Amino acid sequence: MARRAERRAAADTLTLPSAVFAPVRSQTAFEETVDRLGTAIKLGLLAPGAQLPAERELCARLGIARSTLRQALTALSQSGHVFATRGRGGGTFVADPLPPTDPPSPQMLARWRETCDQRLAVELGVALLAAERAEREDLDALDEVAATLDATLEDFVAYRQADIRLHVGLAEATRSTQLVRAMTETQGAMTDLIAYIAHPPEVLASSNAQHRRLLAAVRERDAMRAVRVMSEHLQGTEHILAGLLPEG
Amino acid sequence: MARRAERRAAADTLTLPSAVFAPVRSQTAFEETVDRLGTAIKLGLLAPGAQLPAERELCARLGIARSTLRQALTALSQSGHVFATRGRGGGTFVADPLPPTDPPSPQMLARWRETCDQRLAVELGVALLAAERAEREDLDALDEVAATLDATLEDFVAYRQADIRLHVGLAEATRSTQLVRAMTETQGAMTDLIAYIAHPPEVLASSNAQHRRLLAAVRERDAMRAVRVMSEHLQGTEHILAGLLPEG
DNA sequence: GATTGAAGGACGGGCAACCAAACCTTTTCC
DNA sequence: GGAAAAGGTTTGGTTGCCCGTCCTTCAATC
Repeated sequence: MARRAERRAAADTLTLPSAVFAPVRSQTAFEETVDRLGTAIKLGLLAPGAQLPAERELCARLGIARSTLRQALTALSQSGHVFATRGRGGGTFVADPLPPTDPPSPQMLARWRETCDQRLAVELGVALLAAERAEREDLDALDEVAATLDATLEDFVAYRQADIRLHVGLAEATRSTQLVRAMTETQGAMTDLIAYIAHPPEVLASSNAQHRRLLAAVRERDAMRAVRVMSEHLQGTEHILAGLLPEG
Repeated sequence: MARRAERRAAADTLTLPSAVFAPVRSQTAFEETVDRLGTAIKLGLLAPGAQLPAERELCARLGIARSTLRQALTALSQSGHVFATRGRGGGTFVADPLPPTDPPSPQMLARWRETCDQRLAVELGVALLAAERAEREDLDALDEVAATLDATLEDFVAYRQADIRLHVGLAEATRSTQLVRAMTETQGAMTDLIAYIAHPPEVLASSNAQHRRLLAAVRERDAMRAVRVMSEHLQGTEHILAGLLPEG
């Protein structure tokens, strides 16, 4: 039939991005909860020893049933990230010390470049928007974090934790909850990647110098300079990874 | 007990991003499929009259059961976006003409700034990475799209469709499937926002001039210039929206 | 020292989403 | 006229998730 041929022809007028038919795999509420809480703990956003909200309150905030939340907490407790005490005045607490982080999985390593690309986008957007919207109080707090960073050049674990606070803090300064969430997500992924890489104090010092230049540019509301400094900052880590990891 | 007090104190050493305890709502596979296919159709990535892969193949590609896919196709068929013909040589086809797009929902309009922020991040990342990685063939194809744009200044619907092809095409040039997906997603959201806004030919002409400057910067591998041009390009639409929509 | 209240812990019923595997119907092509 | 290829239908089972209820523990309080 003629109409059939017409239709088939119309299909070929465009090249279709393969992403349209890519697998659709939705995480379960349980998985997402473990991921969110676990990442927050690993990133130090939930400090060791900190108390989580009560189960009955937390499940309401997360919008899930208590049994689902308990599944997640059980998983986190079995992996040693949290522990619970019963009775009045009890609760669920972040473990102290934290369990050793497990090495990055092969598929994580295989997709490291995608992770960096994702991070690049988030950080560039944050840099530009922070330059437009950050309040003075935000920046003052971030300056203090930068000072902390200079004081922890010898201790990579502590440095990395403050580093995360700085980047997440800058995202918060954009007043975009979506960007904050994206930032914590990518920082979690990045932490997995760089945990096992040596970072000599000199490298950390120059990295923090970039932080300071970044904050200065944001303070002066020079968006493009902030973006440029940020991109240089990220390329540092990316080059290190490119040298150590297989092509991805 | 003393240890209890210690623990509680430890909880307050950091300000916790509220995003950590934000609701976790996972879309169902059905919803996500409708969204993906529907967006691809609305954006013109699946051209009117185009044939979708056979159900048995498509559900395999999407990683879902056939019954779930059929739910989604039924929804899209009821909304008039696709239609199906039976028998050998039959199949599921994108409707032609497409049904009229429905006006943006109130909550969509309320979150327009978050949408723009998201888009900003994606587009800046794409601009920078495209400048690093785009091949000459990619750019030649995109130049042709820009020519199409110049030829459709009088017809906003056609212009917008080519506009999407340009932005998505640039994302494809980064070789990051994640960024392509993020780009189609945000373009879908943006389309809902700007569909009902008048775009005089002069505005479209200057917008496409920015496209050309962007492509030129990418071709010369001048990443920062590409980022700057892109940010100016986006601020154009953002200012228009800011003038027409309530504060968000 | 008894009481109480706030916390974690455990169980079962029920619903909705999803999957798997068939089988049916229509249409075209050989 | 039959084989093949497509959408359409049915059935049954599994899992994730929610909701409600009750139990257990134990610091705080009286």
